[in-house]
Amino acid sequence: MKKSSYSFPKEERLCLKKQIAQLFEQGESLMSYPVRLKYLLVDAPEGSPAKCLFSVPKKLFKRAVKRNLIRRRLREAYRLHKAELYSNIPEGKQLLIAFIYLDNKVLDYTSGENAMRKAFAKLTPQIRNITAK
RNA sequence: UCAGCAGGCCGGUCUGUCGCUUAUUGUGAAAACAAUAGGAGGAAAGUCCGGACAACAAAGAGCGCCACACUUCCUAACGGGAAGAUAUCCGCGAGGGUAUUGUAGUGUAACAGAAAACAACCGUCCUGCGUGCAGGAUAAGGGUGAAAAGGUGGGGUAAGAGCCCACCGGUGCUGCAGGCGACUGUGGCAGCCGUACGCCAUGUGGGUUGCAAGACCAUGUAUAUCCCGGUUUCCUUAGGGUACAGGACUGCUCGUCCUGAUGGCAACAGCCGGGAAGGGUAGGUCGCUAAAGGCUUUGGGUGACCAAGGUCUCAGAUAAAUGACAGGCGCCAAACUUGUUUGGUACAGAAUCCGGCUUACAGGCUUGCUGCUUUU
RNA sequence: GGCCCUAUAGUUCAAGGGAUAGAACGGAAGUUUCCUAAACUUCAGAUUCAGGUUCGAGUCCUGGUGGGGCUA
Repeated sequence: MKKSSYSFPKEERLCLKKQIAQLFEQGESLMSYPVRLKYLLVDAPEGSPAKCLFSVPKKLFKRAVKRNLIRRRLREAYRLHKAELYSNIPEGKQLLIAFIYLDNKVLDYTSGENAMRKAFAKLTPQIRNITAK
């Protein structure tokens, strides 16, 4: 890593419309309360090991302030803990992840952090399975 | 002091760690890295009005549709704002809400009630006789209703009535005074006068769509569809007028223009050019933020606002940054140990940009004014 | 982001500003039957919310809330 492992530049974010459509059509799901994950492993010789996006449905929170707050907290939790995920992703592959918030209450940072740890713990064996095939 | 009315303003702050984004500078071939500076609001919201800007459309006339409607002013513009006018309702009051074009025409007013506007059910009075009915006169009195035919007093009459008179209220015309004006005050004349809501009429304004507008670059499939023109082959008289249909202006009508088929009549294939429709792409750059800009001083105006001078540059993201965590301070509430603990700290997040309106909002500051009751 | 539409019983729809907001299906109770179905009788159940206009709003006007659509 050229930069500090806690940075979160644009190339680690999922922002191409094509890739998002691919992720939601072909990706697999995983629950880790209060978020739901959607993930897909694709071939990518260059670039960052993972790309992710965070989503809070408008149906749960009508006000944009609350949606922004949750999305920012989730992003911080991902940014500070992504190193433990990156070590498990093999060379030449790229992981696309979408985090979708499910609760209808605004939860604090620590519960988001716990959810993130739990999600990574669940995700690593799944990645091994896929790569083994 | 307390309660209240009208207006204006603010709406947390500091430190540390790790991040995001824009600009500039430096290093570097580039990717990138480093430093410095900036990085949500009074409503950024609802998308309700008005503009700027952009694309498309546009010979014109009439009608329709939508919005607005007292006066003077402000403004780029407005359905917004300021200062007023009149009427009415609420409040003790400071004040607040609503309405306002119309001497034309026309409609409706459930139930109840005699009657909802060319009004006789009861009543009152007159006449007739068969003495309780018929014919008339009459809006003074009467239960109903949201609303009942100007009000009070006098004259008058068979009984009554703007039938007549005086005063008052209102309407129309008009003289004088004040005001830029709506209008106000006051005098004269006239006709004697209901209320509410519509339709309708009059005047003014409105082309449509919206930055996902639009411009450029990149990526990229197929000439498989349709039309027109030219040319080659084959077939075939050619050109014009009239009516019909469709389309555009346009929501409708007229009108204008264009096209089509019919008017005796076309067909097939290849190539070239143009157009339509369809398919594909979903990346980037511009638009994009220096503006009807902010702050401030002076002057003008009752005010909205305007003029002149000075000074400043103040978000530009694009699956979308402006943050997360920890601690301190401030503010509010409760508890008691009276200076500690515990809890809370609003509404809410730019998406092309401005001017308004509306709605949400913990708490606080400030200017002017009011007070029936209450305290000093 | 921009531009629009809409809201009536549990569901699908009605209702010229004027009695208690109507109909169908569904629900509940009863009659009939040995029991069920069918049939018949009865009942319950609604104008998205807050203001305003009006004597009187489901309807007219204003604002909020919810639901839905279109747009490269």
